[in-house]
Amino acid sequence: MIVRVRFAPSPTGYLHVGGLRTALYNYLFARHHGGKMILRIEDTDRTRLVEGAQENLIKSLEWAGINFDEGPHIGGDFGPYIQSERFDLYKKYGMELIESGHAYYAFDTPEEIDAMREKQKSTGDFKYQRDLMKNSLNLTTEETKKQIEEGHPYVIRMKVPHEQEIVFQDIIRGEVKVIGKEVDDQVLLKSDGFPTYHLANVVDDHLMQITHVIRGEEWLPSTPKHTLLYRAFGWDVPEFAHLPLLLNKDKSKLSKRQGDVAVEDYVAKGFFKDAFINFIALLGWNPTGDREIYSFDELIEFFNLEKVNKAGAVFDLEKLTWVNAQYLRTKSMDELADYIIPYLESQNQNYINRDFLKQVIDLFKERIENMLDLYETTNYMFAKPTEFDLEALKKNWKEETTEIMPKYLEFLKTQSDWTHSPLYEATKIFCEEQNFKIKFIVNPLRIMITGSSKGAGMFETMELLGKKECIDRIEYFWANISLK
RNA sequence: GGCGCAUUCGUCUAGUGGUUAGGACGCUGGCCUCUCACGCCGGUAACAGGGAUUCGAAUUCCCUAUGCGCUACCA
Repeated sequence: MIVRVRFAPSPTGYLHVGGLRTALYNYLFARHHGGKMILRIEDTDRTRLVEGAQENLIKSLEWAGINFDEGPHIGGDFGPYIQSERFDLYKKYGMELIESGHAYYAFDTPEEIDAMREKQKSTGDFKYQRDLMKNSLNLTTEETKKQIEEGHPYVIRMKVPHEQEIVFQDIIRGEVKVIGKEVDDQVLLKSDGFPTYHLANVVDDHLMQITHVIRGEEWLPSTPKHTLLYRAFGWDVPEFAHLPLLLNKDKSKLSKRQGDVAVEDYVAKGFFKDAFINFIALLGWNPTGDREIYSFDELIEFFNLEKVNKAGAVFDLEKLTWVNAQYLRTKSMDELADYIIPYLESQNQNYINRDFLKQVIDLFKERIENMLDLYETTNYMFAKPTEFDLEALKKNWKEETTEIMPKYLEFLKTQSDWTHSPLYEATKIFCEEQNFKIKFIVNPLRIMITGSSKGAGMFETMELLGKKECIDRIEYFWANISLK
């Protein structure tokens, strides 16, 4: 049997980080087993449609490298893959359930439902009271027929067997049991003719021959309903795997209030997709516990649902940042330049030219965690510094420095080889001759040239900047900046 | 309120009856060193609580607590 899994978002906006992980686990599972990955759009709630949401979703998924074998954007043998385009199907299956006695018509108005709930409040039981309401269970066949013919709005509800214990297996959680009377008579078909999630996902998962339903933990409580539905239709029940939730710092469900939740936000923040995927994959699952960095292929190779954790995982931005830094260090200068140049251009920032930028990146890739930080920490490579860290400078300013520094400047002017290694050697010799520690030359020099007390190797920096630029900067500093 | 699921360092996790409870992020001490980083070496810190089973429980069972989820003609 070929494994077929699906990612089934509703098009209400952007791709949520939690949604990405669900899609990822589905994808890893499918690829691991050589199965198929299907995208299905669940747009049965006509009141919550957002323009462009579907395109946005697909864009984010593609960015992440999650490719589909079937879906609305590429077709397939089990389409259509958008539920609103399968409209007629659901009604047919709803009717089938009525005929087999597993569902019934209900004619209650929203007000009547509210009133019923209000009355039930004291008992703590908010479920639909099938015996007290206006539905085809209580009405005669003629009355029911009349209601429909007269055009009264109605829904189709599932008739949950109260006495039955409903048991299903979850790959991650094991056996889950619920007693029938705890399960509500869920609406299956709404009065606008659209199905609810419960009917639609069961019908579609069956028709699309989905073998494993891998979805968020929030679906665990409604899985008994789905199990019942499969049985009512006489269909095989797929395997279930309910994934733990992604959490905020305070352990509540990951939400907008406490940070970014849209995948596109993290793209905009400069996180690499491979780093992001690596990080997300390890939130709730880990093949061994002694490694943090896995390539996409390795994730596929090692993935298994049995090792997925049961408890929710806090989304830790600091660790993501660290993972990103790990990836940054392994990427080539060309990759990094390709990544950052469009950004710099969009910001109208002068990076001199690609070659120069690449050399700057080479100098700084060990010093930054996110490429978007590059320009800020290296701006003195592209323009003369305007501010100087005088506090740091004073710390390394000896009495003799005032005398030695001009000598060193003259010495530098005589240097013909401006590559870093000879420059360094020459400086060492100069310092020996002056009987002066090299750090007391290099540190002040750094601040004069870059303005900052931090940075890459001084001589590498000088080489890149060029002799004239360095001399100019030192002279400018000497002439204009007062040490007090 | 009801039902369900969960609970190992602050965080991500390894662990499936016998371990000095391991790794990683963070924090931190040191080394390296022209600064800052990187890297390397070290430190910090956890089995929610209580019973039961067992010669022996982080690992099995029960209870409690806590957290989370669901409880819509949303998904």
